[in-house]
Amino acid sequence: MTREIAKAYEPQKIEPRWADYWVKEELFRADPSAPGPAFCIVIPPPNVTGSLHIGHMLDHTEIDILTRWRRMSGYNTLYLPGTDHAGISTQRVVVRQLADQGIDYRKLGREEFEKRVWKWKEESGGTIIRQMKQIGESCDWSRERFTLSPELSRVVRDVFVRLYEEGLIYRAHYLVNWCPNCMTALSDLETLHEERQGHLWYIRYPILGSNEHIVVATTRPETMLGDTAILVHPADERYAGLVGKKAILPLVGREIPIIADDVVDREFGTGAVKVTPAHDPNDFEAGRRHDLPEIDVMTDDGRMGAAAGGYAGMDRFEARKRVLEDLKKQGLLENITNHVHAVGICERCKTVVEPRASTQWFCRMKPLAEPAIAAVENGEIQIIPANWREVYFHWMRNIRDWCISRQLWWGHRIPAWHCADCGKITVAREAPAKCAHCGSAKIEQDPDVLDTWFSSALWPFSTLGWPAETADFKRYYPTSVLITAHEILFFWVARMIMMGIHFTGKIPFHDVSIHPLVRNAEGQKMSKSKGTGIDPIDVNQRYGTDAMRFTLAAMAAPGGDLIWTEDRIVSARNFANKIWNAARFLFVNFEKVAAGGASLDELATPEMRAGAPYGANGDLALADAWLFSRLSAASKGVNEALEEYRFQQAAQSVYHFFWDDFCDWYIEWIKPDLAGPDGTRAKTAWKNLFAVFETALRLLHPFMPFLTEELWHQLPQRAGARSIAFERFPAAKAEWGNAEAEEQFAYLQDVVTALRDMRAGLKLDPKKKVAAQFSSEGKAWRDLVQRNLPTLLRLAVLSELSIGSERLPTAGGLVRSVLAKFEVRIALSEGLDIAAEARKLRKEIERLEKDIAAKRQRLDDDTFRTKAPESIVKGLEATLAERVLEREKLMTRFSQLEQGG
RNA sequence: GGGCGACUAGCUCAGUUGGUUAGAGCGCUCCCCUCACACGGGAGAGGUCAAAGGUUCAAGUCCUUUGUCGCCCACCA
Repeated sequence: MTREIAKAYEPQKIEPRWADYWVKEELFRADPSAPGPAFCIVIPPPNVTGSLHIGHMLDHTEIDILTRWRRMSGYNTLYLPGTDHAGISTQRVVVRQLADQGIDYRKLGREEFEKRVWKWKEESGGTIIRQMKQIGESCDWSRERFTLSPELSRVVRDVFVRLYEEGLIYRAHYLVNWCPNCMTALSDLETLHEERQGHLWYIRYPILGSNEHIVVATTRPETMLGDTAILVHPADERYAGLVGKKAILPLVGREIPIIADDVVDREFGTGAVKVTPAHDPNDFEAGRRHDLPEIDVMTDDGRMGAAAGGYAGMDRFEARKRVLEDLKKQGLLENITNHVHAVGICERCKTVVEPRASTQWFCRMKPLAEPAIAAVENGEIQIIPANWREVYFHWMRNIRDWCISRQLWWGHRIPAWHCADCGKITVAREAPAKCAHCGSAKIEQDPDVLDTWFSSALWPFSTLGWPAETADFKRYYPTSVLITAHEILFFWVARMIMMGIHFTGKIPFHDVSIHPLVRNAEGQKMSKSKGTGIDPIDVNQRYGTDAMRFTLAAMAAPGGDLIWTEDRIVSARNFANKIWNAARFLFVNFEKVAAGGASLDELATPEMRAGAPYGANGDLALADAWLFSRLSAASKGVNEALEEYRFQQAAQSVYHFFWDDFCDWYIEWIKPDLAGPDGTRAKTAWKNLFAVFETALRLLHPFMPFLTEELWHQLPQRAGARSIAFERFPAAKAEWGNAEAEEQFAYLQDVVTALRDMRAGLKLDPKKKVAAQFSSEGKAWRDLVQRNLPTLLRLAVLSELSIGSERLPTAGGLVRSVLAKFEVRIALSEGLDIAAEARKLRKEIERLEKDIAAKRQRLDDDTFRTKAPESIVKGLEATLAERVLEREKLMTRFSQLEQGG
C-alpha cells in the first residue's frame, strides 16, 4: 500500500483545501444541546472595513488554539465571529472615498450617506471575515454577528432605554473633547495626550477705571476672546486690592470681574488666571462656581465663530497668531516663555482636540464601576498577567462619566425624540408617534449616534441573543475567556464587565488574557497606515499559515511586547517541514509494514488512537518506554501551559518533543528495528511509531491545524472520520511516566554524544568505523551499555566498544567523561590537536574548581546545613563528590597530555 | 505630576512558586548532500542575568536606590 504524499512540504497547496473544507462542512457549528462543559469565546470584533493585520493574527491564533484545544478535550465549544461597525473610522473612510469622487457627503444628506456606507460595507466588509476563514479559524460561521445589525441594534436601544430609565444615562451641557476635523465630541479615552513644546504668553488686561493692569499667562491666547473673568488666589497679597474690580478684556473690550478662588496656583505664571468657561475644563468648573457666562468663540470645524468678532472665520491657529500680533501692537504682550504641556489629540485623525462646552449624552459610570471592580477584586474575573489588575483598578476607581453621543451619521442613532412644543425628551425602544409628555406629534429624533464602544460593551451577551433567554445564552454565557491586547482594556474590557454585570447579573467572562503588542524590529507598533507593518496574509502565503501561527504562539509570552522578526517564521516553517518529512518517513515505509505482515487496519484501532503503547504491559524496550514517558511529559506540559495561557511554553514543549526526542533520537534509535528480520519487534516498533506520531499530530493540531489535518487524513482512519479537530487531545498519562527509563536513556545519549564529540575532535571521517572503550564503576551502567551495544555502535559509528571498569588512560588516544558517570576513549592520536585539547581541559578544570569551591563553602556553613531542606543538602553533597572526582580525572588526563601522551 | 514594564549569549527572546553546571530560535565555528528531511544531520564556541546596596542558609528570581529605554494615566492656566 502506498501513501500519496508530496515529496516537498508546500503549505500553499494544502491550506486552501482544508480552509474550504472546514467552512463548507460547517464542522465548527456549535450545538448548545450537545454534551460537555461549555467553552466559549466571542471574538474581539474587528473593524468591518478593515483587513487582517498582525495584531489580529496573534489574537486570533491564541483564540483558535484555545478553542481547538478545548474542543479536542471534550468541551462544547463556540468561537463566535463578527465585526464592528466602527463609527468614526468607517465614516471617515467613506467620507474620504466620496471626496475622492468629488462628492461632499454633507450634501448627500444623512439618509443617502447611510445608504452609501451600507453599500460600502456590503462590498468591502467581507474582507476580514474572508481572511479569517482563509487562516482556518474554527469559528461557527452561522453565528456571525455585526454590531449594527438589526438584531444587535435592538439590544442597543433596549440597553439605552433601561439605562435612561435608571437615571444612568443623562443629557447635559458639559465640557467635552471636540474634534474639529471629525466634527464630533469624543470620550476622554478617544483623546490622546501628547507632550508638546509650546509657549506661555503673558498678557496685560487693563483694570477698569485705573491705569493699572493685571497680567495673565496662557497657552491658548485665542481663547481669550471668550474670557468672562480673571481668578486670583484669595490669599495672594499681590492682587488683594484688585479682587472685586473689573478688567477690560483686550481686543474685545468686555468688562470682566476679578474673582478670588483658591484653585489658583500662586506659583504658576503670574498667579492670575484668565477664565474661558466655554473652552477649558477648569474654567468651565470655575464658571459654574461663579455663575459666569459661557462664550463659545469657535465653530464646529475649528474656526473662530461669530463671538470672536473680527477674527470670525479664521482658523483657530491662524487666529492665535493674529491675536498675538494685535496684542503686541497694542503693547499688551508682556512676555513669552517656553512651556511644555500636554495637548489633546484625536485618537482617529490626530487633530488637536478643542475642549469645548457642549450638550451631549453621558453615561454615569460610578454605579456601574463598583460591581465591576469587585468582580476583579474577589477573583471572579481573573486578569492575566495579573499586573494589569492594578491598571484596571486605577482607571476604574477614578472613572468619570462617559460621553456617549457622537455627531456622526454612521452608528446607532440615539433613541430619543425632542418635542418641538414642550421641549421635553421622549426616550423609547421604537420610534414613538408623539411626545410622551405633551402628546405633540412634532417630535424629532436626536441626530446623534452612540459611541461605537457602547455597542461593543454589550458584545458578549448581545451576540448570544440576550435579552431573550436563548439556548445559546443559557449555555455559553458567561463566556470563558477574553483574549485581547492591553490597548483596549478600558475602551472595551472594562466596559463589557460593567455592562455585563449590570444587565445579566453575571460577569461576561471568567478570564481576561492580555497578549503582547506586536512591534517591528524598530520597536514601533505594527501599523499598515504608517507603513511599519507586515501583511500577515502575504507572509502566510510565503511560509504557510501554520508556520505563522506557530511562530506567534511561540513568541507570545505573557508580559512585554513581541518583536516580529522574519527568522522566527523561517524556523517555524522548517519545523513544519520536519513534521512533513517525519510523516513521509512513515508513509514511504508503510509498504514494509504490510510486507512484514502488519495490517494497517490494525494500526487504526481505537487503542492506537488513544496512543496506548503496544505491549504496554511490561514489554517495552528502553527506547519505547523512554519515548512514551517523554510523550506523556510533553502532553502534560502543553495542557498545563495552555491552561494558563502560556502559549510560548506550550509551543516549545511540543516542538522539542517532536524534533529532538521523536525525530532526532527515537526514530534514529529504532530504524533497524523497523526493517529488521525479527517480525515481532518490527511490528511493535511500527505500532509505537505510528501511535506516537498520531498522538503528536493531535498534540500539534491546535497550533498547526492545516498540516496536521492533512497528515492525519493520510493515516489509516476509521470510516467516517471527518477531522482531527474532533479527536481526543493527548493528556498526560501517569502510567507512562518512567523516571528509570528517562535516566537510562539520558545516560546512553551522553555516551553517544561523548563518542561523537571525540570523533569530531579527531577529525574522523563520519563513515569511518573505529574501536572505542567504555568504562564505568557501576555494574548497572555497564550492563545498560552492554544491552544497547548494537545501537551505540551504529549511532557512534564504531567497529567495537569494549566495556570495563578501569580508569582509561589518555596516552595514545582521546578520552571523554561526563561528570563521574563514565569515561569513553578512542585509541587514536593522529588527528588530535593536543594544544586545543589541553586548553579545553584546563578551562573545564577551572570551571570545576570554582564550582567545587563554591559548593564546599556552602556545605561548610552550619546555618545552611541546619536551615536548608535535607534534599538540597544531600543533593549538593552528591554533586560535590561527583565534581571532585571529575576534576581529579581531568587533572590526571591533563598531566598525561602534558607529558606528551 | 503619578503609575507600569523592560534591561539575561552577536541578534530576538524564554526562565511558574528563590534551591544543585541559566535555556531556545537565528547567527557563528568545524565535519557531513548517510537510503524522511541540506527548510537537514552531527559536534562545538558564546552569558560574572544593566549597576550598586540589602533580605536570605541560598537571588536572574524578593526589597531599595541609580542608570538607560519604552508604555499608560493626568483638566496646572
